Amino acid sequence: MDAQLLLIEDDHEIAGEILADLSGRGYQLTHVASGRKALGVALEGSFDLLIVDRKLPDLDGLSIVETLRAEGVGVPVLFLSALGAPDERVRGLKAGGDDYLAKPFVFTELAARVEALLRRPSERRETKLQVGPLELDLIDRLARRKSRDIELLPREFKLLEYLMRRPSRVITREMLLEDVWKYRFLSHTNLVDVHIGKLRRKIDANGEMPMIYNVRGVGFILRVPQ
Amino acid sequence: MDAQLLLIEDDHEIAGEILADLSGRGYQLTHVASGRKALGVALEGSFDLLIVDRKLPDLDGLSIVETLRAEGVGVPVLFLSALGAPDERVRGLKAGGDDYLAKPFVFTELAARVEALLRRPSERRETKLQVGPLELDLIDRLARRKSRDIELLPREFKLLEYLMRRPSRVITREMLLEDVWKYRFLSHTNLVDVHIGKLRRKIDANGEMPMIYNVRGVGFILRVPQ
DNA sequence: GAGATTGATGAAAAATATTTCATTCCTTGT
DNA sequence: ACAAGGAATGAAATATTTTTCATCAATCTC
Repeated sequence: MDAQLLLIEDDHEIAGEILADLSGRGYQLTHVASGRKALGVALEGSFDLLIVDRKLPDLDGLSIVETLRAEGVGVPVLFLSALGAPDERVRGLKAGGDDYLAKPFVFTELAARVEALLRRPSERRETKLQVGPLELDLIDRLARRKSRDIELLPREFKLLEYLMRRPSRVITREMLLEDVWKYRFLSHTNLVDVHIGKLRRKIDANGEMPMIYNVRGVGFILRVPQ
Repeated sequence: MDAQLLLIEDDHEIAGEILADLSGRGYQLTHVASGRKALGVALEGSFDLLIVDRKLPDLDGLSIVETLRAEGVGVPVLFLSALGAPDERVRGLKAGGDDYLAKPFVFTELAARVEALLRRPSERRETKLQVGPLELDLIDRLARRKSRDIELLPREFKLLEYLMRRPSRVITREMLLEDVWKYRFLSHTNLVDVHIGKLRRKIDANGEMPMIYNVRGVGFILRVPQ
């Protein structure tokens, strides 16, 4: 099993109980109590499921998930909330949540929900990546920007996939050569630059905002324009 | 939109309300009041979502879904129930349900759940094809026969995908040239034969049973060996 | 069973895709 | 403003994939 869960919950008593119960069931838990910190942790690490309290002292749980979704993070989210009103649930689902559990709850129910949400990704593997206006269709093997289809050569596709799985992060040429090209010994080459150039010409048509930025002396970064 | 929903609910008053509300939101509804009948209808038709009452006069909602799942029917299921106890929800999810809504509920919540569940299938597009011992991983772009990974060139991949989507059916060279190669005018060529040959050498290793058969004068057929 | 037709296959030719290289264009620091 | 180093790019060289072609093997017809 050993799935990675991120618990975002400010109430330390409840957090402690959840941690104890789910750890006991074999999950790897990380706990963050502040909304802002959570966003960073969620963007950095690679979690299989987020358990998010709706009400947090600084950044609201809803906003966290909306932000993550906008960044292209598709990890399943289970909201926890003392607000049990139907309308609240609807808001949670609309914000990009996958499930909603009202407090108080019994642990068997939490565990069942967690199990159900974790089961999904393997059944329903992601077939699409999204970063802002840019989509990558993993099955049709093409990119799409605002309904404009973009055909990619194999290497361009792999390169873009790599970048889109790590949006808003600086990616060095070395990382790309090792991971996309599988080069074990890094020779002096501008392979990456050439392909980044080709990609740019394809994904930023005519007057569109560029999405791949250079970080001088370091590498490249794929971000939503602005 | 025009998604096909099957409502399995014995209480005609509630059923009428749901029918009215969801039809108004643009869904195509079919309603069945008996559990046994529901099973038949669900197995026959092709629905995008089942809304199932937990408590039915004859066959229980839980049993219906368990039976469907056992039959390999993977359609999303939303349980409705007057039984709101957490433990009941857990039972519903364990039986293969995807969501659980306690009665009474407001229609906006029902609609949001329906929308969320319907959104999934498009996200969860099929990522794997299988014909007997042969698997085609649409995302990793490789075939697998009994855990042996088989790398395919782009054209080979498209050709095998086409065949695997039409197993046990005779496929003519003309169909392949038109659909896989997108040739509008069919010239005299043995392109198909060459690529069938390459595929065969890859998918039938050493002593394995061949899976691609020639139908003299007609074309080819992909079948499970024996 | 001989001749004709259809299918299989190795290797050459053609088309595509990837990589290298030389040059030009920017950015940054002095 | 200038020099130096990093980044972008067009075009040539290389490698890979696809297609064609020639030949051989298998199957069917009479």
